[in-house]
Amino acid sequence: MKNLVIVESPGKVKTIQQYLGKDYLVKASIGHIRDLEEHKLSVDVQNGFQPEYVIPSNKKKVVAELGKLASEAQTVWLASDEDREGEAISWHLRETLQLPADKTRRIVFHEITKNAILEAIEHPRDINMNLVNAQQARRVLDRLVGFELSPILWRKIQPKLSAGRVQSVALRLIVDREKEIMAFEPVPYYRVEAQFRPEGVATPVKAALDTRFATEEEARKFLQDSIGATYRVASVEKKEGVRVPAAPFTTSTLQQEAARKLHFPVSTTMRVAQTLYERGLITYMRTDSTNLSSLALATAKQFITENYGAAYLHTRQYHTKSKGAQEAHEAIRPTYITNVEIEGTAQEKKLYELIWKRTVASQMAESRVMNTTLKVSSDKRPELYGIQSVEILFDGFMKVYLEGRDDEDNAPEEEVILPGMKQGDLMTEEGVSAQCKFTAPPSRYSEATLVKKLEELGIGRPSTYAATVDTLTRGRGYAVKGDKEGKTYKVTNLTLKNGVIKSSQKNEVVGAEKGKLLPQEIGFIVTKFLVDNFTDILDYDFTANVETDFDEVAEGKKAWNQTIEEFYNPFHKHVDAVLHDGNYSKVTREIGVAPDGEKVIAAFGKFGPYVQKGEGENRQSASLAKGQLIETLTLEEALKLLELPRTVGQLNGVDVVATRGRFGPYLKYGDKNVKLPRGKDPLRISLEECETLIQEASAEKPAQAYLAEFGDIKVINGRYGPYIKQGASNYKIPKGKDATKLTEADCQEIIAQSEPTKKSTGRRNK
DNA sequence: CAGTGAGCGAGCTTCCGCTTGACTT
Repeated sequence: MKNLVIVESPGKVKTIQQYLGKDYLVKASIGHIRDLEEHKLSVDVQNGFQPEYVIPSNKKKVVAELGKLASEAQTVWLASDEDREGEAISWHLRETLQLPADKTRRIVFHEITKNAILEAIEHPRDINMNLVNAQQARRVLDRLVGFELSPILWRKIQPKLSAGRVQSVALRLIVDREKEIMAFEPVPYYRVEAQFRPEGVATPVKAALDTRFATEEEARKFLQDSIGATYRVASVEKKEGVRVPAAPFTTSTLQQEAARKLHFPVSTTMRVAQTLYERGLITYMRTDSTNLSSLALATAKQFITENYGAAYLHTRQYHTKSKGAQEAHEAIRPTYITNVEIEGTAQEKKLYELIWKRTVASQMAESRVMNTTLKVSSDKRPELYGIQSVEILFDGFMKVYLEGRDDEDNAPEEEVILPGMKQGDLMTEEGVSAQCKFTAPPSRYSEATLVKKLEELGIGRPSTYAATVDTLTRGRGYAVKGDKEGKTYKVTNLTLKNGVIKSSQKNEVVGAEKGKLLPQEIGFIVTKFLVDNFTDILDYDFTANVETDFDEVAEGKKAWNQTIEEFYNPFHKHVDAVLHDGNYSKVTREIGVAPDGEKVIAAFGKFGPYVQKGEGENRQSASLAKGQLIETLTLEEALKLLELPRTVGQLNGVDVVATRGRFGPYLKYGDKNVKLPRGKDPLRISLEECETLIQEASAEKPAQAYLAEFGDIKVINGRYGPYIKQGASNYKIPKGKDATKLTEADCQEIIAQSEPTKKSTGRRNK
C-alpha cells in the first residue's frame, strides 16, 4: 500500500476515500489516541510539568491497527483537523506510531470536496509544534486545576464533587443569576392600553400609552380624565427597514434554535445530529464556524434561483465572531441542499428541516419591511398612545425561515397592516384598560442559553457544551432542570368602557419559569467556597486570559511549561494553604417558629440540605425538594416539607403512610412500598386512592417485560431496545432481525455466533 | 426507600477536549 491517510472522524472516511482513489487508504483515529492517565495527576510538576501520556484501553485497538497499516505504507498523511486539538492528535499519532519524518506528511482539508482534498495533498507541511505545545499547555492546565481543586471540595464539603476551569465558571453563571433574582424586588406599575377604531374600519386596533403609572391612584385619575375624550392621529411616521437572515448553524446556535423551536435538550440535539451526520445527510455537527464551502454556496445559489427566483438570492459568506473560535470545520448544513426532506424518525426529520431552512435562508435576499408608528393624542391628557405596524414589502429569506427568540414573546412579530391614516384623522375609543404589572427579574438560564453564554465568554468547546451541562446536572447535582412557580400578587386592574370605570381583582404571577436550570444548595455552597478562595479561576475572564497565554505559545513566543509554571507555583501554594486553613463550609439558617412554638431551621447535612423542627429526641426533619434553597426557603415551605411522612389512614388495620424517599414519593403499607405515580401529591392523596394503588401494585407484580422466553433464554425489551439474555450474559440482536419473531433456534444461533456484550467494567457507573 | 458532621481506619472520588460505540430501569 502506498498511502495511509488518517483523519479524526470515521464519518469522513468514505467520502475522502472516494475522492482519493485506490492509491490511498483512509482511516480514522476516532479522536485523540493518547491522553493523561485517567486516575492520577500524570503531570510531573517537579520536572517541567512533563505530561505522562498513555493510550486509553478503548483506543488500543485503533492504535494497533493504525500502527500496522502505517508500517506497511510508503507515506502516512496526518489529516486531523486544523485546530489546536487536531494538531496535537497528529503529533500524538506521529509519536505513538513512531512515524519517521521522511515518510510522514501533515495536511489539512479546508472542506470535504474533491478539489480541497487534492489541493491539501499538494501542499503538505510539518507538524506545528508551537500549536501542539499550546494544546499541551491547555491540557495540563485543565488537569492541574481540576485535580487540585476537586480534592479540596471532597475534604471540605462532600466527596465526589468536582471543580474545573469550565464547569465551575458555568456553575457560577447559574448561581450568580439566581442571586440576582433573589435580590430583585419586583416593582408594580400600571400599563394603559386602548382599543381604537379608525373611521370606516370594522376591527379596532390596539394602542399602548407611552407612559406607565406607578400607582392605582394615578392610573385611576388618568382613566377619569379620559372619560369623553376625543382622539386624533397626532403623527404618522413611516420607516423602511431591512432584515438579514441569521448565519448558518454552529453547534451552539443549533442547540439554541432546536431548544427554542423543537424543545430539544442539548443532549438530544447532539444525538440526533450525530445520526444525521452518520447517515451522510449533514456536515459535521461539532463546529464553531459559520463558513459554507464554495460547493455549498454554489448549490444553494442554484436551488434558490430555481425554486424561488433570482430576486430571492443573495449569497453571503459569514464570519464567525465568537471568542476562541478555531473554525476547523464548516458550518452545520445539509450535505445536499437539494435534499429538501429526509426519511427518519420524527426528531431526525425536524432537526434536518431546521438545518435545511437555516442554510437556505442564509443565502437568500434580505426582507424589506415598512415600519409605521402612529401616535394618537387625546384632548384631555397630554400622554400619547402609540400604534406599531409592520408591513412586509418583500419577504426574502422569511419565505423560508425566521430565527426564534429567547425572551417571553417568543413568537416572531406578526404582520400588522393599518388602514391608510393621516394626521388629524379621528379615532373612536372602544375601551381603555389599566393593568397592574410588575418589573421582572432577569430570567434563569436554560441549557441552551447557558451554552450561548459560555460561547460568548469563550468557555468550553462545541464538543463539550452538552457534556458540561450534563456534569452540572446529572453528574454532580449542582443544578436541576425544572420549573419555578414565581410569586403571586393580588392586583387591581381598571377598565374604562362607555364612560364607566370598573375595577377587578386579579392574581398576577411574577417570575414563573419552565424548564430552566435551578441551582441546588450544593451548587451554591461549592460556588461560594470557590469564589471566596479561588477568585481568579472563578473569574468569568479566566479562560480568556489563559487563552492569550496559549496564543503566545502557539506563536512561539513563549515556552508552554513556562506559562504553566507561572500559573502553577502561586496556585499550588494557595491550594495548600486553603486545604489546611481549618475552615469548613457551614450553612444553617433559622427559618422561624412553627405554630406549635418549635424552632424551625434549615441546614446542610451529610445527605444534603434539610429542615428540622425542634431539638433533641423529638426533633423532626426532612430533605429540601429539588430546586429549593436554604437561603430562600420560607417557613410555609418548611412546614410543608415537615408534613411528611404522613399517615393517610388504615387499611385492614395497617397504617398507610405517604412519604418521600430517594426515588421520590411513595406509600408504605406494612412491608410493602408503592411508588406514587407522577402528579400524585403525598400530602393530598386520599385513602381511597392509596387503596387502589396498593391493589394495582400487588396485582401486576409479574410484569411482562419479556418478549419471549425459552427456558433460560429470554428476549427482553430493554431501555435501549430488545436484547437476548441467557444466564448472566446479554447478547445483541443483529440488525435486520425482528425481535418479536425470534424463535428458540434463532436465539441459540445468535448466542452461538456472537460474543456476549461486556458488562461495564473499570469506570464505575456512579 | 434513610438520615442529618470527624480523627484506629483502605481506597476511592476529580479535569477538558477529541471521537464513537456500548450501555440494558
